[in-house]
Amino acid sequence: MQNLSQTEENYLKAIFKLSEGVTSPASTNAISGEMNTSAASVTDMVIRLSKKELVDYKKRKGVRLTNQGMKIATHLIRKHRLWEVFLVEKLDFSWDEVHDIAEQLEHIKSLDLVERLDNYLGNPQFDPHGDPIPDADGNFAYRKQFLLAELTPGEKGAVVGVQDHTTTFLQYLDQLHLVLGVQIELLERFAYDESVKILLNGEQEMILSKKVCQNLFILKKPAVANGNTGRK
Amino acid sequence: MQNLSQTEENYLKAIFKLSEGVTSPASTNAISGEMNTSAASVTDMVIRLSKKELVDYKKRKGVRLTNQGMKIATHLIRKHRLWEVFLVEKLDFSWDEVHDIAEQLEHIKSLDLVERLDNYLGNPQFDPHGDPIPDADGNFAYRKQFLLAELTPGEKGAVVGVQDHTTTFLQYLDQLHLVLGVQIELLERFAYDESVKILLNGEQEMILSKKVCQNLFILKKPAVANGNTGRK
DNA sequence: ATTACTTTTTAGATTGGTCTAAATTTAGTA
DNA sequence: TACTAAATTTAGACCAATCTAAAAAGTAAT
Repeated sequence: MQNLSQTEENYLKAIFKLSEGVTSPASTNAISGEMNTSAASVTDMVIRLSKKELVDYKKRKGVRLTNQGMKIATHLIRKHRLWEVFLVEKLDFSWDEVHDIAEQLEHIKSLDLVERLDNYLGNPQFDPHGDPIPDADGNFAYRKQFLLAELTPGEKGAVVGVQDHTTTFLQYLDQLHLVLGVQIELLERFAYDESVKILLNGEQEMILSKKVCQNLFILKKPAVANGNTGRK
Repeated sequence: MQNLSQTEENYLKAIFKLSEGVTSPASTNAISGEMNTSAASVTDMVIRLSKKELVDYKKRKGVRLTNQGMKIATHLIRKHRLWEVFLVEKLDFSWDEVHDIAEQLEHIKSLDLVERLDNYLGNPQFDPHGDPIPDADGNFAYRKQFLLAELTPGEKGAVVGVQDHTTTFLQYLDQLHLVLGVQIELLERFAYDESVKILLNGEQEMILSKKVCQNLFILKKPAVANGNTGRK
């Protein structure tokens, strides 16, 4: 791994983010949006990164991370998410406060530090927002999760993550006691505004807006057939 | 506190270090030595810092930190030493490995983080090398400590710090099992080369060179008079 | 296929942090 | 005191990262 500036690292992260799930290369404009810089600055930087063989770039054709660039971006995400776990688990920050600090901590350079931190935290697979933490080889844990908006009435599951990471959303969830791990049963969906009624932890009924449903990840609990409780 | 670059912060730290214990201002040359930069760069930077009112500077008269500059430098040292405690106590780094990582961590900007970290670590007063950690108001704990070279035969005490922070010295001390906290009694000083014979933890005799004696800090245990063990 | 709009790149400038080489000031000593 | 050596500052240049404004290329639609 080369010695990159924080700026270079941030560009790699931005390109990674823009490439997630899509097959097309990241456009100059998209990157400039992600980085809050001008398109001209992006062109400059992208040329520099391609000289270092961290991205593939052809004029006016957009950018793709090379394997090496991918590796660095993934490692940054690993560090970011591990530090977030540290901040929440050990220093009692709430999940809406940790992003900016982790954004700084992810640039600390020491492989040894990352591995020790990982170990100290018990090798967590997911961060405080439910995002997967890549392991030292860059592999992300996978689980089949659904948006609450995708569940049908009667289905149950646990809140395991959020799509929207904004402070306002996270603080709102806190107020509703919708934290990671709570059990949810979808009771009813109202056609009028696509809001839902849910049962929280088997106790409390609650109405949630369409918008909330589109930003909450649920891990489904399989429906229990003929009285089988799942115990041996 | 203004938003300073890491470089600016490092200059403030260097000036602080050069000002410790002396009343004269820090010279351009001394700073360039401390920072591994040219004297010309120092002149540049010092002018910039004085525009920000972090140092007092008059051409060719050297530099002094202002109160504000002092406050920032002290806070950096607080962060550096707290992170060192974290690395040693929580992540099991050894005392010779933590300096470079703490050098990076000290630039993380979040007052909240520092106070939470301090708390999490149990508000330590000294770092893994025995250096005092300033509190949130910038006050350093003080203790009357002596170099092993200053003790006279018969005196006892505990190893509480080092003067020399180099990796080689710290690793050498580890090999000798001379870690912080061990009890030492000075048995004899040899005039020939100013080496000494000590008793380590009341068990093991050992010869230490003059150089080691000049770099080990000891907190004296008061001589016990007429059988008083110090218990109530 | 020509026009109009959007995206991207180029050109040229700026700021922070650095350098070397030359000029200047201060300090020490014959 | 005047000369020499050391310390410091100035001048001029460079690189990384950024900007704005203008030019060029690509895309869409009539």
